[in-house]
Amino acid sequence: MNPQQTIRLAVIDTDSGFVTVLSKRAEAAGWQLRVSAGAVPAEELVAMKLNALLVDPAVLGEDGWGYLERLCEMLPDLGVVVCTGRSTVAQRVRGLRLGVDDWITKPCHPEEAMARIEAVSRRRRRGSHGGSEVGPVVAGELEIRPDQFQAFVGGDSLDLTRREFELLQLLAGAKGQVLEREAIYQRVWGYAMAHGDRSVDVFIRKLRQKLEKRSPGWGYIHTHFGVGYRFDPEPAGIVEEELVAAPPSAVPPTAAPDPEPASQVVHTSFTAG
Amino acid sequence: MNPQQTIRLAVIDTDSGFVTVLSKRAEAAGWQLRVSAGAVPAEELVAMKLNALLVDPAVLGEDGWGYLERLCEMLPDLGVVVCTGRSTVAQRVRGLRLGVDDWITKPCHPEEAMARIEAVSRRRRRGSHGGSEVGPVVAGELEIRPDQFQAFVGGDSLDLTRREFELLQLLAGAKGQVLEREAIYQRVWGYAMAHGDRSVDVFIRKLRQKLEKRSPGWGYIHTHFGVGYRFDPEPAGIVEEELVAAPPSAVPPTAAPDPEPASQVVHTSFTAG
DNA sequence: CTGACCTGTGAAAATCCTGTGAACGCAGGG
DNA sequence: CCCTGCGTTCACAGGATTTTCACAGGTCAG
Repeated sequence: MNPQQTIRLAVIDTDSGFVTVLSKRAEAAGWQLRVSAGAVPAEELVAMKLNALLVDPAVLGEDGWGYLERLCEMLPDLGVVVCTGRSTVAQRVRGLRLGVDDWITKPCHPEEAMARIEAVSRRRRRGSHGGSEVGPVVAGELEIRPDQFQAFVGGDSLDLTRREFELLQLLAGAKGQVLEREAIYQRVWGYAMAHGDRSVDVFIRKLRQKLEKRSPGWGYIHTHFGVGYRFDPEPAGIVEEELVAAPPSAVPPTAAPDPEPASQVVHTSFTAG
Repeated sequence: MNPQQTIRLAVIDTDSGFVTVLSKRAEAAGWQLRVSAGAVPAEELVAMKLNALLVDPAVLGEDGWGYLERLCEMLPDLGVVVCTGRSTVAQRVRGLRLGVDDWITKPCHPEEAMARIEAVSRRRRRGSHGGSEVGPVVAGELEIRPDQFQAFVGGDSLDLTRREFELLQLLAGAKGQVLEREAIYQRVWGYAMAHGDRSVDVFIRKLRQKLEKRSPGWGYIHTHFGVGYRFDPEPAGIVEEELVAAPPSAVPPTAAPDPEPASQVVHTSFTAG
């Protein structure tokens, strides 16, 4: 039932025989891949928007461990599979604890390598941005159109830039939930937020400005001090009565994701497990 | 501040030697685990709220594949690791494509098995973005919502700050248990408490104030002189029965951390122990 | 009953966090 | 090559939150 979304894989290895065979199969399977013979700067990998990385640490040189560690920390959503020759239990354990997701030993059947890469990539597409069949979402006076990468109020565009739109979409898709900055950054920018980065705040401000401009009298984005932000459209005027009384539906067990009437957010279910 | 959430693992295997060694190490690492010698009904696994499952398909009998497939489909958030004797590439590929996350071959070093289990659990957590799948917790009149970083009483927010919320969450999560200051500080602040630090006391006071304000007539946080604090919702009215009868016994026994799963108010009987 | 310890309080002092305005660097278009 | 739009980084100001203190009131062992 999972139409196995196309996988974007990077391979860092010099074993031409293995790489050739694997490439052939991967391409036949519709994967997009890029092969490199040596360590690739993390930023470059970020830009590639990969699902997975297959790497032989033997070609990483001296600071292979450090490289892997930085990579895993920076791209928590990247599936990392190590595929190398002989290795000790200690090395494998170290790698796995560093953040590597799977460790296979050569020689290995390319089909198995692919299956393992699929396995580590599979995880990621459960809860998050399936991109998927999102129809227009309405929130307050706002209409978010994923197909146009734009939001409107009464037909007027907010003139959001790409990042602004992605941020808004993310927030709106989690309506009512408080999202932490790190989580927001991770999902919108695609990699881990550096300590002290204020980008999220700045974009929130831009969003608020544009929202206020087209839809004055409404509050959309709420700040949760020390935590992050929450999207919840509220017509202004309310003094401070039940500001926080509405969002939480009093339903105890399985929180109803949509207390709001006119909303058909298609957000994936994140109800209690 | 997510160092390493404790892992809840189920093992389905009959290889007593392997299981024994693994159990010992896992317990030493603070994992919670349950061992079974045969297939366990999926519903039961669901109820265990596992992070991961280690299984040898050899003990599953005829419909092993079907069992695994149903399991993976039913619990997409569960990390599944197969650990078995000889296997063909085709079998491994089939398993991995079915939904298994990792496949190791016996004999294997228990440390590596653990590292791989950690790896799949880690990925698991990431996949369900933001984690916090934890449903709201109810205690007394109180409703604690991890997804909002906030607690409510009848829909009204307590306006807890982040620290206050974390403290409350910790206490409520250990309902009935007396927690020492050092332990509380360590877990909420993330590092060791300096000698003479009164922060915990101060935050307990703030919590009590906010709790009293929204839920008067209830006692939630109890002081244990010379020890620490204990969370236990109690409707007022009780005079002074056995309020402080527990101190000597309550600390060490970790016997039944959660006697009541979905209980609301359970006029506790903590002294019995 | 008394002294040594603990815990509850209130408030000041120290920190941390977020909102903002503006400068910078980059890349694409004219 | 210059201009313009966009994303990133800084520094600062105003608040909110945490820590720290000094005291008062309670508790426990002798």
